[in-house]
Amino acid sequence: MRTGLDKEKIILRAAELADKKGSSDITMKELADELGIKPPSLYKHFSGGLDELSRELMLCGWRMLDAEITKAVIGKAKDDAVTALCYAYRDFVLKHKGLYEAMQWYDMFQSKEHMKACEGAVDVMYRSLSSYELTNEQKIHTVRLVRAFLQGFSTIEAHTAHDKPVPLDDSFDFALRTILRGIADMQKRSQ
Amino acid sequence: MRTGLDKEKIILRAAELADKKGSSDITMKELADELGIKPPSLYKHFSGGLDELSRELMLCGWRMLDAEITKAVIGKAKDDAVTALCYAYRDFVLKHKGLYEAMQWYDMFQSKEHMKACEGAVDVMYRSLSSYELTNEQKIHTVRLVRAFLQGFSTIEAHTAHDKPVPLDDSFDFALRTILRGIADMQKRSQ
DNA sequence: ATATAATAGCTAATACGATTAGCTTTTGAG
DNA sequence: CTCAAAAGCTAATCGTATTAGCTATTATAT
Repeated sequence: MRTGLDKEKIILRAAELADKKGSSDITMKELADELGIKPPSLYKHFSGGLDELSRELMLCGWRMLDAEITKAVIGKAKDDAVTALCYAYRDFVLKHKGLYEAMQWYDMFQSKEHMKACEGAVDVMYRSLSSYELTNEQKIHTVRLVRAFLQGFSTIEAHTAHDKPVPLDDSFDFALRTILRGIADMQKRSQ
Repeated sequence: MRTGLDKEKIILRAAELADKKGSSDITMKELADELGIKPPSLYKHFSGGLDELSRELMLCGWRMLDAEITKAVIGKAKDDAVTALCYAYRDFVLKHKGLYEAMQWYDMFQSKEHMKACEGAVDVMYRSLSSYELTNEQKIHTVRLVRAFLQGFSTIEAHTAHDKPVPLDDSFDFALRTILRGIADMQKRSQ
C-alpha cells in the first residue's frame, strides 16, 4: 500500500500509455513499469486481467469523448452544433489515437456494455440534430451518416502520414459541408 | 514436403480463419492447427513470423477488395459507378470482417507498403469519379469523403448487432444519396 | 537413374508476457 | 492498539512465438 494508486488513476495512466504508443496494444508489463509496480500487482485492481483493463479503457474513452463533444455543442444549434461536434470528435481522435483504438473494442462477449458506453456519445449526436425539423427516422439515418463519416475520416487520418498535397482540413471541411447540405435538402423536401 | 502448401495457400487459409473468428488476431498455433502442421513449420514460409503473415494478409485483403470493386464498376459511370462501388465495398467488409481488420494494419514501420496496398483500391475510386466534371482537388475531397464513409459505416455495421429498429440498408442508401447529391451540387456550382 | 541440394516438416529448447499462489507490509476501522 | 483488508512482492505455472538443429522428401543436375 505504498503507491497511492487506484483503479481510476491506473486507467488514466493506461490511456496515456496507449496514446503515447499510438496503439491500444499495451501489456501488463508496460503498464506496470509505467506505474512503478510489478505486473502481478495490477491484478489487485483488475482481477479480470487484461480483458478487464481493456474494457475499462474503452468505457473511459467513451466517457471522455462524450464529455468533449457535449462541451463543444453547448449553446449551439443546427449546423453550428453539428460542425462543432464533428471538429471536437476529430480532434479527440487525433489527440487520442491509442485510446480511440481501445474504444473500438467492440462486441465479442460484451456487446451490450459497449453499446451502452457509446450510447452517451451517440445521444449527443441525436440531441444536436434536435433543432432540425426531421422525422425520427431521418434523424437516425443522419446520425449514422455522421457517425460513419467521423469514425472513418478520423481513423484514416490518425493512421496516415500527414504530408498530403491537398490538406486534410480542407477535405474534412468539404465533407462536412456536403453532409450539412444533405440535411438541409432533406428538410426542404419534407415540408 | 508433404502437405503441398505454399505461401499463397497459407495466406488464403489465414484469411478464412480470420473471417471465421471475425477478428484479425490469429495465432501461429491456430493457423498451424488449421493447416495440419506444427507452428514452427510456418516459419519455413514466413521467416518474418507473425509480422510478415499480418503484412501479407493485409496486402492480400486489399488486392481482393480492389478486385471486387473494380468488377463492380465495370461499364458504369457517375452515380451508377459510385453506387456500385459503395455497395461492393460494404459487402466485402461484411463478408470479410476478420480480413478487413487485418487490412487496417496501418503504418508503424511499413507505412509506405500499406499505402501502396490501398492505392489500388483508392485508385478505383478516383477512376469512378472521372466521369464527373470535377477539378482534381474536388476529386480528392470526394474520394476522401467516400472512403471515410465506407470505412466508418462498414466497420460500425460489421461490429454491431443487426437488430436495429431502422434497417441499416436504408441508412446506407440514405447516406449514399446524400453524398451523390453533394457531388451534383458541386458540379452545378463549378460551371 | 542417382547423387545432391534445397525444401518443408518435425521435435526440443528458449524467451517472454499473462496469470495464479502464497507471503508480507501498510493502513484504516474499531 | 489490534486486526482485517488492501496492495505490493516473489516464485511458480502456462501458453504462444520463435530459434536451433534434425530428417525426410522432392527436384535437379549429372
